[in-house]
Amino acid sequence: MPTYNPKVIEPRWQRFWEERKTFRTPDLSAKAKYYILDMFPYPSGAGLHVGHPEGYTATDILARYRRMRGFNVLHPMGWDAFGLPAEQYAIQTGTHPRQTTQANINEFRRQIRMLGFSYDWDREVDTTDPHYFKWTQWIFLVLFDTWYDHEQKCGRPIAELPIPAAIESQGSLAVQKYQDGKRLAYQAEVPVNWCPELGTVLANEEVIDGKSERGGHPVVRMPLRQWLLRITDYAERLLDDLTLVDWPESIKKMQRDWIGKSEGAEVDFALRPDRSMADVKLSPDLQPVAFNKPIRVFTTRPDTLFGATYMVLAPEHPLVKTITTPLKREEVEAYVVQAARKSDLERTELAKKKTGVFTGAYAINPVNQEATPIWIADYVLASYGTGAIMAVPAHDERDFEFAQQYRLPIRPVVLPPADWLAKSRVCEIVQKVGDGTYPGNETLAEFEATVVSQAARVWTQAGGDRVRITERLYRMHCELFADCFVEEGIAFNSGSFDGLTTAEFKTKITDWLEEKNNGQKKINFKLRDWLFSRQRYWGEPFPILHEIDETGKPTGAIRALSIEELPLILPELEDYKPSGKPEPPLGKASAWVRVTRDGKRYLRETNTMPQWAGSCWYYLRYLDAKNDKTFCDPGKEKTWMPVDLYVGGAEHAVLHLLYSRFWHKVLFDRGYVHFPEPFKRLVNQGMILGEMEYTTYTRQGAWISLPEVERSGTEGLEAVKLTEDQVEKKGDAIVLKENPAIRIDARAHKMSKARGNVINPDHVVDEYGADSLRLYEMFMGPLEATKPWSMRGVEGVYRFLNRVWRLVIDERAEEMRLLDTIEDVKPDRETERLLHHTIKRVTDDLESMSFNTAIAAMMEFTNHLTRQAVRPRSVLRTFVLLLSPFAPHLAEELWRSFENSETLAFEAWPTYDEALLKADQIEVPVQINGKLRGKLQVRADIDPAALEKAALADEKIKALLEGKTVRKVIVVPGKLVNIVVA
RNA sequence: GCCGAAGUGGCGGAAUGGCAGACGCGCCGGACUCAAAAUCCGGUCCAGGCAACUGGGUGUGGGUUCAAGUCCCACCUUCGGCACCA
Repeated sequence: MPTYNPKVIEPRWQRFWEERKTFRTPDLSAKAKYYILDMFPYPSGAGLHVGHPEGYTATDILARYRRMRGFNVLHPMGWDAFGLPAEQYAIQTGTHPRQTTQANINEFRRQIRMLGFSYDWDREVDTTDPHYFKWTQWIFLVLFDTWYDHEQKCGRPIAELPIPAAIESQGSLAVQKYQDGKRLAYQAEVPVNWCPELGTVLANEEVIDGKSERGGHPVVRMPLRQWLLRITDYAERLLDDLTLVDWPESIKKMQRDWIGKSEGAEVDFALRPDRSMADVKLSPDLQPVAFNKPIRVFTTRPDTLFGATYMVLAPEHPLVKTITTPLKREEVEAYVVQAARKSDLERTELAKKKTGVFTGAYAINPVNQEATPIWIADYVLASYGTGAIMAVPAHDERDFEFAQQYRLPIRPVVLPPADWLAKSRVCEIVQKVGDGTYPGNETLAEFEATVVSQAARVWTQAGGDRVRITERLYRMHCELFADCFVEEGIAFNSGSFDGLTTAEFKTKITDWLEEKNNGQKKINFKLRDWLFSRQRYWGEPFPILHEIDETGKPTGAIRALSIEELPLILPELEDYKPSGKPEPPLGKASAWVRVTRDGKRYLRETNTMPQWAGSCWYYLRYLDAKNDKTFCDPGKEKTWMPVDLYVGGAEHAVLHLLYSRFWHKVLFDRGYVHFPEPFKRLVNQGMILGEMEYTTYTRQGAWISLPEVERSGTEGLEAVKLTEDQVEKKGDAIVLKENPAIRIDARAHKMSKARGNVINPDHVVDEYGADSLRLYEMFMGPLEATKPWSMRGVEGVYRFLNRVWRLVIDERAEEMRLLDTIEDVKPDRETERLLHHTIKRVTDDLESMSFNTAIAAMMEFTNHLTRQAVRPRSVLRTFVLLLSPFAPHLAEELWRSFENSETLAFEAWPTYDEALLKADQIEVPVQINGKLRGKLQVRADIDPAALEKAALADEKIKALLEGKTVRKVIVVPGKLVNIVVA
């Protein structure tokens, strides 16, 4: 019985494609190129997850579709295989990460192949393969060999870096150090979260309350020598070139925000020497301070300089120690220590209330020579700008909050526009006072009383105009306004600058500062240089040597390996256990670490690269995956780049995509790639959640309704899972059927092992086949949306595929053969019209990546065909081609049953005839005042005048129009008639 | 707190400003069967009515328009991202 059996036909076609290399992509082709790329997976031990095939299916459908449209399609797959889990497994079991990784890759490859994707497997890459990471190391050397020329806005070879004469004269070591300081890959001491217990450095988000997220071990912040990449040099271009790519606006915005460009000025505040000097004299143990060194602040609002009432330094600011007066020393030091103990997260997220300490020192505001008290507070970050700010509490939320906390003066210098003033609570009170509707004094709060009495004083001066009264109150008592005004306005209290708009003021004051040598224009970025080294084993080793002297001490000189020495392969280790010291495990490979070159002794760099490294450039290696001479042949690069469509999860919106773009730009500057951006178009697939879950809670067997659970938490409650038919919808709440007073929680959750709601693709394929899995993943909803899984939905598309099968194949026959109802006849008018309509819908939907509606269109057409007694062969042939990108195994099987060709993969995509799309007769709705009142059967080509006449002549409409005046008739040809009556 | 996306039947979701709910799931009824499964046919937004039909309906409240799920304003909820960046 030739029933639809995916278990038989799917492996058969997969074998066919593999053996014939159906999807091998030629590098040379007369066809137009199309590079369609998936974000390659990290092959975890858990195996494929149904989230992976979502994007892979979408790209595969498009790849197959493009091939049929005559494109030379590049569609590759590979493995992002370095990573921590394999290493942790090695620590526990002693199994080499390579083994674990290989096993995981094999499993992932098996699972991906079982889904019938049309990848060119000859191009497979694996980031842990020395043939691959040789070139990752090589790109690192390119970064190492590049400095950024800010004048030409271009990365250039280090040999072209101009060396100042003063350096030159100090000899070659000085020159080398100067160059090292300019390279895109450089070393620096940076504070990291070190967890001795786990023997590793942790990312900020892995540290909670100063303890490791896993295990709760103490974490210390300590400076460590690290490799960094100077991505900040490229900040401006990473920002600007976003205009060159077709990405979702939301992702572009996230990247822009991450880069965080802000324009403003740096301003120097001189220290006031007087009182502190006196203090210094009083305590002989203290060294006198260099008071000629000013405090430099960064501000985006130099126009508010006259409103600066205090200054704040970050606790880590280098001047804190020197400026603090002896009287304040103890308090300040305690605060600094306390701040240092807090992790970055604690300092931001948890610190709702601002804290700070006065240093006792004052600085001089350059615009008005006012003495300004200097505080330290951890709401100012050492890592941004200059680590110091001028505080303008009247026009900055944070300063406003801090000033209120410590009762510091608030001086307004920017007058808000009238509408802002009019919306304020103060204006409301003024209004009431004016209207005489304000209640008696006894009910007034202190603030209201102040407003009322102050308003009275300026009432006549302002001519009774309420907004002007409010304005006067703002000038005198801006602290009465609950909201701090942070937008642009007109300057006042600002000496000769009064009356200027914010924009004018900024330009003028910046010029003035520059003239007086007190500051200059400055652009700052939030983006930090990229911390590129990890103290791990399972990563790419750095191709770098550190020179040591006779005593074994580093001289500070570093040397890059030559390309002939690449790849630098990881040494074998006995054990991968952490040493308890912040030293990378590679340090244990003593024979590997010690190297002699040209009579000099070196130690190898023992840090390894982060997981991002391999994924930063894999899309280039696919173009020339087996080349041992270069990372990618320039001709091939020119042929294929940029990537036409890149599909992957939104979790990579910032880091991966930003890092890749950065590397690509460096390669571009150095002439290795021809286009400044790697990914022309980007689409993010949404997350797939687990099946819908209905949960209620009980306490000692008694149901607890959801609102109560939300109020008091789940402490002491027992969660009970319910089935779909135990619950029902009541209003907009889901309640328990047996007790509708109990509201329950109904939602789909993220799939996770812990929750036990993970769907395994193997099981789905085993039960329904790969075509059903593919089709269901696409039918669930829009690609970009987050959507819950439903096994019943899989069954639905499985039934559809069965229906398609039975449309063609005679299930009652002994052999595979076509149904007798399939004949070589011309389709009837309606079938032909529907076929062309379906071709149009599927084609349009593929172009817009609306896979769900394309499938719906094919289902509709199938439903039509099922009802037909005779099925023209030509129609089925075309339909199978339409279906083939979605359900390729089934389509190939059916294709073979009525065509001689071996595969349909390169058949021409069906086209439609516009003329055949139109029906002869159409139904046109007739509305009266926008309400549907009747329907008209008319010829499709009816002209508007005739349509209007027909509508007015309709019996039903005529009856409804009885005694009414027709004001207007709107006729939308072929669409509707709307009669407007009085 | 800020930014972004989204709120449509019992569920997933469709609808260039023009008939809301395509398609699928589920459910109800029927055919086939000794029976069941599978399959096929019909029905299925809500309320009223035997029915033809009538009224209401796209998170809430306003507005624009001959016409609003769609456009504008305000708000509510959910999800995702960011987190004192001066």
